[in-house]
Amino acid sequence: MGKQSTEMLKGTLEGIVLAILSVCPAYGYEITARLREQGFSDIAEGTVYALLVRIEQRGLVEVVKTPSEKGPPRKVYSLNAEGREYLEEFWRTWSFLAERLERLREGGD
Amino acid sequence: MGKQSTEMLKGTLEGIVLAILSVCPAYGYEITARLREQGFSDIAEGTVYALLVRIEQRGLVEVVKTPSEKGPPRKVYSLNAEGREYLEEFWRTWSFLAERLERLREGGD
DNA sequence: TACCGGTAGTCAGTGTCGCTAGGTACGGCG
DNA sequence: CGCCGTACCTAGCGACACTGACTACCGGTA
Repeated sequence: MGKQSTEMLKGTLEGIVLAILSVCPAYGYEITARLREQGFSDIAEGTVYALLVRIEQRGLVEVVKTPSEKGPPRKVYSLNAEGREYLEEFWRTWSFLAERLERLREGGD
Repeated sequence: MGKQSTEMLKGTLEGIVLAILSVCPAYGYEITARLREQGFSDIAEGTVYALLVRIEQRGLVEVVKTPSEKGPPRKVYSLNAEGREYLEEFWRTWSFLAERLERLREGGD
């Protein structure tokens, strides 16, 4: 995708990652891989790690360091109560936006 | 809405304005008003004007200055061919994103 | 006349976000 | 030893929406 998607991801990627974490805890490398599987093929690794740092500092996730057999220790992130609440708020905001846009698309044909 | 929407609007607001212009030409003040009508109540005026400057510089719109009975002259924007193409690309990108997110939401319950 | 509110556009500065392009560190395999 | 895969981190960049101003024009009212 072009640079339109880059801008569109702003604010959305955060919700996407939180949604992934709401299913089950995961670590950065894993999340990146999962994003690629789900079609977000061109999301940079650095972007994900920076995002994880952010949501950790905001207190939306808990972090547990666990050793890995291959490579350095993993930082496993899991949603806490605040994170879950934030995720719900995200879905509300997303729904609002998606609804308006759907209406606009219908009207604009 | 909170600041989640601020970030989510990045890249999206541009498409929204282009979609509005695809229906019929309009000027900045009018576009702002129409946005408010459609539920985007807290979009700053300055934001819209800055956006219009941007899409004009990218050659997505034509501009005609027309006098107004009340107040300074209006700058009326209308989509050109490039703008229409860009708008279609926007809808494609949006569809992609919306689809992935819908899938995520279903899976995350 | 003087002032205010609505119309219409502009601008500098700010913060956030995703991307680029590197780097560090650990293990196993040829 | 060198290389690849795993796993994480960082500084600097560009784009974008927001804030908080400001200019300018007109009509109505005190």
